[in-house]
Amino acid sequence: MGHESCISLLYQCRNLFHIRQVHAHTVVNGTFHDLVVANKLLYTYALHRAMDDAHYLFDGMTMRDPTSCSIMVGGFAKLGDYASCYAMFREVLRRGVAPDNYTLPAVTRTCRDRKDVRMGRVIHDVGLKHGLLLDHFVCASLVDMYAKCLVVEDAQMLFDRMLSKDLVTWTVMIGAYADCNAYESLIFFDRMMEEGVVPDKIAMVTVVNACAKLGAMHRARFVSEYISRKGFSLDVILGTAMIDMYAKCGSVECARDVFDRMKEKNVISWSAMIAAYGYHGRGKEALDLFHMMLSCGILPNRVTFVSLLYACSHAGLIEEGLRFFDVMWEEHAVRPDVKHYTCMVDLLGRAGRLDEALKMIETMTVEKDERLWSALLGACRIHKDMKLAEKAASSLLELQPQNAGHYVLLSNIFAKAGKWEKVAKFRDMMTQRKLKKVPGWTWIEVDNKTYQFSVGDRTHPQSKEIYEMLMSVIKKLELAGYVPDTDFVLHDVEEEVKQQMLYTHSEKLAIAFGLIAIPEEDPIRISKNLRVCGDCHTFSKMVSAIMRRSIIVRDANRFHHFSEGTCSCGDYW
DNA sequence: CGAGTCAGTG
Repeated sequence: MGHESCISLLYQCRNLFHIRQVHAHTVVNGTFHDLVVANKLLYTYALHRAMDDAHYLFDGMTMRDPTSCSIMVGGFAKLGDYASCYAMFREVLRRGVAPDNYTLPAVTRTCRDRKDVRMGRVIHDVGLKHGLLLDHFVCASLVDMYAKCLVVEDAQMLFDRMLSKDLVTWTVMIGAYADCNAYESLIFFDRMMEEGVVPDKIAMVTVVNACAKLGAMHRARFVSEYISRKGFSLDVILGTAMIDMYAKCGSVECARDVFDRMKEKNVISWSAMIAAYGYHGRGKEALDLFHMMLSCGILPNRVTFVSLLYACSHAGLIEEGLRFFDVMWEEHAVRPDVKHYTCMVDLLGRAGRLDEALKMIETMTVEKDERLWSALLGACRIHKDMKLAEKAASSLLELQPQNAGHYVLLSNIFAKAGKWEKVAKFRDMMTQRKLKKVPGWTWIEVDNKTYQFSVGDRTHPQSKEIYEMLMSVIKKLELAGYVPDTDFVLHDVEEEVKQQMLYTHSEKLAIAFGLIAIPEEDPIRISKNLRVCGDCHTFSKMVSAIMRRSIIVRDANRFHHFSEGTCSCGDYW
């Protein structure tokens, strides 16, 4: 049996037993000492995830080349055996075997999976020393590693230096920006198209994801149009991504349309649609869909129940939520985790059943996180329970002392109750800990362009008209009884100045611009990076009534549909 | 003899 026949036998191996048989053969007839044969054996073991066998073989090999090492490193990486992967790589370096353009991507993969940017930089360095950074795959894998570790600047730097940028690497970059700056991500997509790189389905899924993150409806429509024009089939992954995109761009109807058109749906698709109904405040539809899902024989998982309980809580379906919480473990074998408890605290809290919410927190056995305490705090804010709020606050700040948003929320809550000494305390803590309020931004799309506003913004070319419109709207609102709620302004300034700042919150500016620039029959769609402030919420409700406009706001947590003076969130958010 | 990119929650 020569090399060729050994290798062709290895191609035909269907299970571990076969490989071991061929292995034994090669030992008997001596072809085992042929590096090509040995490597193919190694590779076949790795392919069948039999890294123990591979390791045994590797240890017994009299000769090894960089390929043998790459197969080992890559095999452990794919198996998720991080320690062995790193150990093997270190051994390669120690023995003086020069890593090649296949070894580095193999170990970089592990750095990516573990988000181990420190080791990633070591690999980067090794690549530099061995002159491997010019290799396309080495570079591409490092870009991917930096991207997944959220070190976008470094990913970008390497990407810029790549001689040829292929579709996969463009996709990695688009995906990286989707996670940290969705706006930039779509600009990347545009650049890719301009350079004549034709996207495939995976690239489109990534772009769809970026649209979802940005919440930009005109981009969503453009991207869907492109997808259907190019004839991409609506498979589970693309379809699910599109459900999410439309829902997060503010249209549950479009999301549902995609959902209905999908031939194959899995638990992720169903959960995405249930979640969509949830954050749009359409609890009943979420429940209906859940029951339809069960009758289709799809098994709900943890995420499904988070989405479902969240839907109940945002629609005020208290009893239904409590029942689902009970049956999720008893009937569906899904054990409640901290996210489910958070939904329940939110649900009970909304109903004013703060004692039960607290009891649930006290008796739960899973580890508590900051979101759980935030949910309790939110309930305290609505029902003005300052005693419980202090308890929630101390747990919250213990868990996340560096999160500026918590201090702002706490100051707002205590300001609302007139507890000024507490407000001062939280503000002092913020200053002491050198924490800065995250600046609030609001986006609005007009004529396929995105405009961004910050508080008191005057950078918009039509700034003058926007402020005139805002002032005239405020006058109308005041005649109808609108009183600005200055408790939401956390600044040490005179009442009049406070009011001025409140009047120019980014959200109000965006709405004013929407009133000027968006046709009356269309809704005004805006997105925010923070939660809606109480005064802007009141303002939006009144504008929807007095100006007879529908306003759809996506905030950091959920959607608010303002129409005829009411909001879909029922004033609880 | 071997390599990289995609979907749902809080």
